[in-house]
Amino acid sequence: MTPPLHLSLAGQAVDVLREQVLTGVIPAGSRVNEVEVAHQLGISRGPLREAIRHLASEGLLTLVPHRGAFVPAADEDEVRALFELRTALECAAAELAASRRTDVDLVRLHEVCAESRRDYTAGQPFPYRLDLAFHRALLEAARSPRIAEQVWLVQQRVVLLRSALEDDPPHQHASLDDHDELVRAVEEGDAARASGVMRRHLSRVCAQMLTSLKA
Amino acid sequence: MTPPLHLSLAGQAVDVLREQVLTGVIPAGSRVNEVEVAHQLGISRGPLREAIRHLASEGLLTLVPHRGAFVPAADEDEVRALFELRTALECAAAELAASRRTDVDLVRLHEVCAESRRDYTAGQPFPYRLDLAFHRALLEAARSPRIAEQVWLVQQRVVLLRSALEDDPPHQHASLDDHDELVRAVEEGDAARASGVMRRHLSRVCAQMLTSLKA
DNA sequence: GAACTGCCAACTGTCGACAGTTGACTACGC
DNA sequence: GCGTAGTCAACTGTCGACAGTTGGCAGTTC
Repeated sequence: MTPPLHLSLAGQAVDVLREQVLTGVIPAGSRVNEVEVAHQLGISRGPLREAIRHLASEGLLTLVPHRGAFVPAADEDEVRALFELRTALECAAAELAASRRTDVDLVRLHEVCAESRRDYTAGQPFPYRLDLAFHRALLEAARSPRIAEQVWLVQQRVVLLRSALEDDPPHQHASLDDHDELVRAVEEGDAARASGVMRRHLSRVCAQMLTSLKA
Repeated sequence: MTPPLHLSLAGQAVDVLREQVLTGVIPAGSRVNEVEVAHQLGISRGPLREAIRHLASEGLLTLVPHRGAFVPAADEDEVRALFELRTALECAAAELAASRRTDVDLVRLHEVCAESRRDYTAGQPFPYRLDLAFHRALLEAARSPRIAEQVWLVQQRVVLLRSALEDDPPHQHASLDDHDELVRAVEEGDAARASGVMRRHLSRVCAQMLTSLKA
């Protein structure tokens, strides 16, 4: 659609900054100095400002007038509010997926589940990458571009919050089971059950993040 | 919270441009010329560009590299996708409102419903303003800031699409009934019914917009 | 007459510099 | 010693100008 969006300096700056924010290179709570970062990226303040505003609109930065852009710190209420939004979106996506999924979608979903379980039984730590891939595959099956867009933004914010946490993976087994059950519900076209499982799944993940947050 | 956000030229430009886009002063499909509009607002291109990018992030403008910003035209698929998102968000809000509403919220909801019905029975055309006020009051009762944020953005986009349509108000009676029933469900704390009524309500509004679109 | 090529004007993308504001540091008064 | 007013450096907000790209127009060729 818009293939060469990365040609503009602002677009490149968005990518670099997003990566730095999400991976914690720019730690939570710290400020983004325009002149410093601009010089560091070898660009002017103009494109950098655009990039900063763009990331702010995605919720990855918070703007304070005359003070600059900050990486939002993880906050208990924020986690709860964010997961309420995520639940609303992904439950709807699960319902839609149950009624719209094609055979290709099912193959993809089974693949991701199998790969996750393979890694898990092999003792590997069920990379977060595969969890994202699963939710992405489900979104694809839902075929609702606007919902997908928003889910992607919310997931990014969750990644940001998660980056501030030391990742403890005790709930991985339960998540794998949730994913499997979700795929079954979608396969059978049971929208209500798909939504219910998703809600339970996200509720568990949210609770786990909240306990991690307190530590 | 952030009272003097209107002091920055970019912030002012956002307000003015938003108004012009939503009211159709800048018609759908037309382009926004940076130098022209900047001169027209008496500001430089810098703040105006920020304003344009901001509105684009809200979905009120679409950016095309090296071509500029355009007011998105109403499209059938877009309406459907947007209402899928809106349904997901507002059904969740209705559920939350049913379990979190306070007496003050109920008073406010009843007020808005009464005012709407008063205007309607008086032969007045049930201003869109009151419809927005109702959905806003419901959102307030839901107490989920992130969901409220997104609903507000989606409603804005709906207003934009609606501005391109000649407003035919044949579904107003049904909408009033929907609102009343929604308030009853919220009052009784019946989350499932609140969600169901909201879904039916939005489905009807969406269908009405689609038929208006074809004309 | 149609298609192709080269040129041109208009506009967006980018840059460096100036002005206004913020928060902190210092010095003074009590 | 503590609170307060004044000062200052750093940073954001804003501006005008330059460079690169796009789409259209005129001229040319077949």
